This record gives sequence, structure tokens and C-alpha cells, in this order.
Amino acid sequence: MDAALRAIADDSRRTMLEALASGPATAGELAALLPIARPGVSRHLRVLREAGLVEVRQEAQRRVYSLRPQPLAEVDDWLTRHLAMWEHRLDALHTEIARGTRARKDTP
Amino acid sequence: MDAALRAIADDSRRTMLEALASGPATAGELAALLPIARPGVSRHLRVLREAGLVEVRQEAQRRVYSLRPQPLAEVDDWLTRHLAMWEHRLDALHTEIARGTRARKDTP
DNA sequence: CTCTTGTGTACCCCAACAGTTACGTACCCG
DNA sequence: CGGGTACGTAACTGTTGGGGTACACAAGAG
Repeated sequence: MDAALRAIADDSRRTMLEALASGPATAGELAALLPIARPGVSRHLRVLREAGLVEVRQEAQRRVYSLRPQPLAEVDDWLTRHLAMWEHRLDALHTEIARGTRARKDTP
Repeated sequence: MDAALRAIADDSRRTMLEALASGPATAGELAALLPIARPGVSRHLRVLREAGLVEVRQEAQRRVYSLRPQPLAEVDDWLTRHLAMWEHRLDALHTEIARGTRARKDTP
């Protein structure tokens, strides 16, 4: 999950994922719509592959990449769960404060 | 949203956020439970503050940081929306493939 | 067996960043 | 007014990571 999170923290890689969302594409096609050269794209694809976010299918000389959203679903799960906890915690704090912040000084 | 995503891609900063989830804490307290020195923590806090993930309240000489989950909620939204789209897209591709991948060769 | 195409890898460069120590600053206490 | 405390910032350093160029390599085309 950590790898996936770090992977999507990069702009270029997010763009590549969004492109792959419209269907599988070869490395060259992905490179065509990015402002960076092919080798750079190749390296980005390696990161995405190692994070489990894409998978490759060798088709003659072409390497066709396709999306694999599972790891992102895990990230989403993690975020959703933690957000729920945190927001709940914050609500509790706010009502506690509303009931009187003075209590703080009584418990150093 | 981008800033928040980059911010939580870092291990130390995620740890700090999780600590803050149990209630506000001072910079020193946060530094105490991390393996890095206070100045480093201070800079991490700056990143989190600029991403809108925490807010500060000056209390005498102490600076009390508290969680502000809104930006994370935006990240979660983004992820959820895109995941829904992508998984839907993948399902469509799979059924299309099930119906016969031969069609591919007919439309070069 | 060459030649071209499509990709990945090796190597180098540079910018960004995490971490450190040293220092400045604001605040309460006496 | 000192003096200690809790921070942040400045300056420096080592490491990481993205970018490019040059090259290696597999596979179909001829």
C-alpha cells in the first residue's frame, strides 16, 4: 500500500494511470502523451509495476500495460477508515471543548 | 489536494498525523515519538501546515498542533471517484474480451 | 542473416529533500 | 532585568529521484 501511495504522489505517474484508465496502452503510446522521453516513462512504468498498479503483457515487441486498481483500492480503504476515525475523534474533542475548556487547567 | 497527497506519501509525516489523531500535541511531543530531531519535525510540520493538514494554536511558548482532515477527505474523494470509474472501465473491457478478443484484429 | 522497431537498462547530471548542528526569538518565572 | 524553556529558521551535508543520452536486446520484416 505504501508503494502505491508513493507511486501516485507523482504527477507524471498519475497522468499515466489516468491514461491507462481508458484502456491498455503500450509504453510508446504512454510516452507520446507525456512531456518526457521514453526511457523516463519506462522507469515510471517500472515503479508502477512494482507497486502492483499496472501489469504488462508482452505482445510481439510491444509491451502492453493495463491498469490494476487493487492497490489503489487498498489506499482508498486505508484513507476512508482513518478519516472516519479521525473525524469522529475531532467531533468528540469539539463537544468536549464546548462543555468547557476550563477542565484542561484542572488536569495538568 | 496534490499537496496533501505528497505530504502523506512520507512515513514520518503519516506517523505525525496518526499521533495527532489521538488529540492535539505540541511540536516537542511529536518530536519525542519520532526518530528525528526537533528541527526536522518542525519542517515536517511546516509541510503539513502548508498542505492544510494541521493547524497551529500558540499557547504561551508552546505551539499546539491539531489535525485538520478536510484535505485528506478531498484526496479520498478523488480516489473513490477515479476508482469507481476505472473499475467500471475494467469490467467493461473484460466482458468485451469475453465476447471475443478476435474483434481486435478486425479494427487495426 | 541483416534491418528496423519497440523497449528496457546503464550512466551521468542536477534539483529537491531529509537530517543535522548552531543560532535567533518569544514567552513565562524569579 | 536575567535565565530557562519551547520553538522556528539558517546554513550545510548526504541521499534520493527525475530527467536526458547512449547503448543493449528481443522479435517480426525482408
